[in-house]
Amino acid sequence: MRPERYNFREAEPKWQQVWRERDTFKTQEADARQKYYVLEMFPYPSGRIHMGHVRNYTMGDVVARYKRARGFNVLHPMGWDAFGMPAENAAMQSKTHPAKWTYDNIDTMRAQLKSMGLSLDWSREFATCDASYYKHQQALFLDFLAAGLVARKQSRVNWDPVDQTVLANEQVIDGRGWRSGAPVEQRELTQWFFTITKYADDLLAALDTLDRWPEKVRLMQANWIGRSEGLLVRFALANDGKRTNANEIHVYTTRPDTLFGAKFMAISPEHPLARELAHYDKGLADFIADCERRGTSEAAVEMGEKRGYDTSLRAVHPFDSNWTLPVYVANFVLMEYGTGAIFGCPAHDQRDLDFANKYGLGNIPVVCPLDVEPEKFVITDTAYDGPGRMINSRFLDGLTIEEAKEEVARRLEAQTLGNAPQGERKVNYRLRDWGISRQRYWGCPIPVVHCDKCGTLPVPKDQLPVTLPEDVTFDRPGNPLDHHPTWKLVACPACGGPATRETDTMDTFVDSSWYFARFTDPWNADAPITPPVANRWLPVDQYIGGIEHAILHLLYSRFFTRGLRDTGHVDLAEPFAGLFTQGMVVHETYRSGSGAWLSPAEVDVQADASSRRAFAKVDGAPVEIGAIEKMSKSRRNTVDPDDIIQSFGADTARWFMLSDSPPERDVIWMEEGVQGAARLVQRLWRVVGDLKNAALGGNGAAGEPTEGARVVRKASHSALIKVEQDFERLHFNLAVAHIRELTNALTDALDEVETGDIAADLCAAFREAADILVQLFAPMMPHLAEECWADLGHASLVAEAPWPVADRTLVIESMISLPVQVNGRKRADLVIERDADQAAIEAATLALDPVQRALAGKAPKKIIVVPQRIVNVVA
RNA sequence: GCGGACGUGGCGGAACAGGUAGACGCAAGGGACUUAAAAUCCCUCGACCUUCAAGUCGUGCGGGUUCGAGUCCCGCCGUCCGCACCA
Repeated sequence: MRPERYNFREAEPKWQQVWRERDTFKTQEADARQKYYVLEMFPYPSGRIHMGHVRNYTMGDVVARYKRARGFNVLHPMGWDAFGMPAENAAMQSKTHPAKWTYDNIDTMRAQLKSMGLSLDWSREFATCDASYYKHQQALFLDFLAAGLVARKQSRVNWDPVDQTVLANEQVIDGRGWRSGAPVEQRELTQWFFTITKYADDLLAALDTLDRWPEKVRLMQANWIGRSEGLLVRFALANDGKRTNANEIHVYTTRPDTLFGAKFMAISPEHPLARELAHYDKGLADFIADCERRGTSEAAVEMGEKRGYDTSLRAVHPFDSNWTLPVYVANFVLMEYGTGAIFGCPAHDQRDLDFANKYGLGNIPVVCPLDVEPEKFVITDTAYDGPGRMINSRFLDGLTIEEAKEEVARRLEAQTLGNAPQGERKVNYRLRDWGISRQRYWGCPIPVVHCDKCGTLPVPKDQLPVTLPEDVTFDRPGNPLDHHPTWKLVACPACGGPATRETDTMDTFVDSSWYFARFTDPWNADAPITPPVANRWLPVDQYIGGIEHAILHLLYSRFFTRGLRDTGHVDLAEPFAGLFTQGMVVHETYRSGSGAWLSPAEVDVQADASSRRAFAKVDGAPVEIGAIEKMSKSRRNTVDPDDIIQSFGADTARWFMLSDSPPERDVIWMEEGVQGAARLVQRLWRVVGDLKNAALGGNGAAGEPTEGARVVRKASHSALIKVEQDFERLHFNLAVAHIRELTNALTDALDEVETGDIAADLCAAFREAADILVQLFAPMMPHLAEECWADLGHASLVAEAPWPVADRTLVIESMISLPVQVNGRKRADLVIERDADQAAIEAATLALDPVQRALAGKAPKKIIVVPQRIVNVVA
């Protein structure tokens, strides 16, 4: 007996169990069908899943289920990005061991994900904190080390004072740690780096091949890599060498054309020459100290005033030995970029102009706009950086900027200073090497040993994994591995003498830089990756995750995959062929009269024709409705996925997640919207039942084809065509709309018939429509779909059913309706034979009343007929 | 400052490649069924004018191209995002 209402509380666990028992989503290696690898960015096990996870994994699941139906051998795995600071914070606060905290969270979140009915192959699950995972990561590190992709070097690094660890440049957002939010300090430390800069050019160039990535992400990566072409110029110092051993300053410039506009030289306060001079010059030492005190982050934020200190050194102009330039130490010159030294051309660089004006250095315009007379071209407060012709530049005069750049490069390459060319063309990058050392416990230990005699040595592979000690304490700041009494004491692998382990652990972004490859064969105990298997599955065909990883994780993974290729683990460079970045889940915020944030569960919202008001559930007091913001604990505008699934079911939650906004944009979570989705679940259940009954209620006589059957079949198949296209393009919101359109059309068709007296072909059309409808929504609402599918009498699962084949001939009408415009304004619809010729269409158009009215007796000048589209009468 | 995206009803959003603007939904208003509620169903829903029929205006603003512009071009305004003293 078919119940009137669909009971998700019974159906959802039931079908989840059926899928599990039948291993429906377990990927078989021995499967000749074309592969399709769909992956969502795996979660950090923070405690409970949030709505962002629901959105992310629902999208991936729709793709996985759709592709499975389309006949692909789909790989859709799940795991845990399980190392990281929060576990240590929890350990410090609640005396729980990070491992226990993490694995408990994983258990909770796994159960939550399972309640969503995701079509995942759980047999491949792993956590990056499993020794069986990080063991292989250590092996990869050693391979990278051997291949020259790892460097240990001293440098200025970003130090997060809250998390007590170093951060990579990519992990500093607006001068603050990406996780702690604390202002980052600079420290000089010896650290491990992946030499990502070795691939800078390739990482940039290959962005062009990623045609299934969002343009925005490719652009962000290109900007981050920051390639520029310029000239390295060596300036001789004119001094007698009394105060310094240096006799040259090296400058990187992208504007060698402006060399005759030079008015000064400036070096960074961190420049070795500045440091050296400071030994003899108290004023300079104070100046440098002052620059340091103000710090990079503060300076970056307030765009501080440009300040300099005249060293009284002079640098010789490369094209005129009698022309010398003052050498300043200036706070706006960055040691990290280029050579840490510049020549200042005030006329054509705003920063240089500000500086020159402040210190009275003057300026020489050397590029004159084409519409200005050179004699009248004067620069005062605004530098000119547009196009023009060279002036005041001796042999460059009259040339374009590009010609002048080339001429200067050519001459300086030919000219020598000392024994070497004075100029050298150079490509420069903004990208810097990826610092992976973290002074934390809960991460993958870096498998090296420091020996006083033998230096820094890799741990032999047969001694892997270097496991984390379990008996650690978190009672004081700093790295618990450092504090451990015995863990770091080890025999040197070379001489056998006393040595110490490296106590830094790897950045957790290393863990997530190859997990997608491990998923292809997570059972291999001997090697991180099984090349033939990985090469068969990779690249990931569709990767889905948040835009916040546009640079971080996605750039690191692209680098790491190149490293894997160059160390023989895989055959490809680009791990993700298709990338989709989904928007956030946002929600209204609510504040009580006292200014306290209220959660959506504590508020009643009422609306009438003109306004929307909220009241506190507890006392009915009015509540202010605030801005719509990203769900966050601090604003209390979160909704718990468990509650939603409990109250409405997983299918409803999944459907609403996909229905309201385009997937790349933020979606506003609204109680009313969820109700609407829940209503649809019941409506679909009813409609499928009605279609089934109507199909059984025929009058039995096979006769002439009926118009009703034609209409129903057309609706089903055109919906099928549209939804197919929507899924292919990940336009889930449109798929939702098109499924609802079909539902409306089928409801209308059912309203027009009397059960028991339905033509045989219409019965068949209803029966077919029921199957198609269920299959269309199955990827989004899989439990309801299975329930309907079984109710329709199928013995198999809809999750295993092949996608229906659309009959495109059904969509073509013999009569079509053309919109008719007069002077571009729509006046009428013309219903005419599909293949009517121009003359027939023109005649029929002019015969229409609204057209006659609009023409008001005038003769039309021209009639434009766009076949199958539109008619426009020009009066 | 540089780079990019976007701007459509009360709201979220449709409109493939210049061709019927507002699909689909949410909210709202009116009605049916019911003792009542829930559930369900029907009608209205860009603005103006209007009994109807019809008409006028309308995709941030101002121009332009075109038979025809939400879509293309030029110039503004606004919002959001990324980078930010990058030589």
